[in-house]
Amino acid sequence: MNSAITAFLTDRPTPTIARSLLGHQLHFQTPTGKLTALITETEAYLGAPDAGAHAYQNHQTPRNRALWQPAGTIYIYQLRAWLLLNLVTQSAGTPECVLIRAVEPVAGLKRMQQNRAQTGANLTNGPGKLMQALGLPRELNGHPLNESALSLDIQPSRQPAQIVTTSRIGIVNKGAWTQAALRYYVAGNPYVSKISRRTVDHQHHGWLVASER
DNA sequence: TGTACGATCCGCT
DNA sequence: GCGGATCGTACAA
Repeated sequence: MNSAITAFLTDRPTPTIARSLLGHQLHFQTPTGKLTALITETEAYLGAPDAGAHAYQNHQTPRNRALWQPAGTIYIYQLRAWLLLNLVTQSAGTPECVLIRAVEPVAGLKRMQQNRAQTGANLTNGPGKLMQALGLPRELNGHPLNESALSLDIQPSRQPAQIVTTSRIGIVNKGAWTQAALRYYVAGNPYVSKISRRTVDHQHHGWLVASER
């Protein structure tokens, strides 16, 4: 992993990192081609104090071991029948991470449709969906970003016109941590989980366009 | 738009 | 056993 990625994933608080990941591209290199997608929705998980996090109270298990590794380590775990993708942030020993909750397809759309047997926003508008669309194997767990088949662009490809901040999805009965505003998504982007169709910006998908800069 | 249910692995009781 | 950072299908309203 190069030092620029390490700096990007350590030099600010994890909520800020989660927010700033919107508009960055993920690439998955496969033997038969590259799949590329823009990050549209993220959630921050803040380690030991965070009652909604797997690393709450520094509780370490075989499953969540990757969280204690350095920034840029890939943390993949299974929930029910699905895999979920997280990027570890902060230095080794600080078990914080960002959950990638949704992405917008950029390249390899046909492959994603084959992987998912779905079309449209349903392709990647959820954490389990995007993993299936990209076809990321669970074996990436514990491996470093950008030294494996999965890489993250250090520079953003698009800039959100507006970012919405809400509480995290699926964190129930965790007191203040249930309410904590740690979920971020691109307003108007169709590839975001649990949004109503009426709020979708069909023209620009919520990204800034050149004429607006 | 909503509720119900099953898929199916890991960690806890 | 049971529930979880989820999702697709079935069915109701």
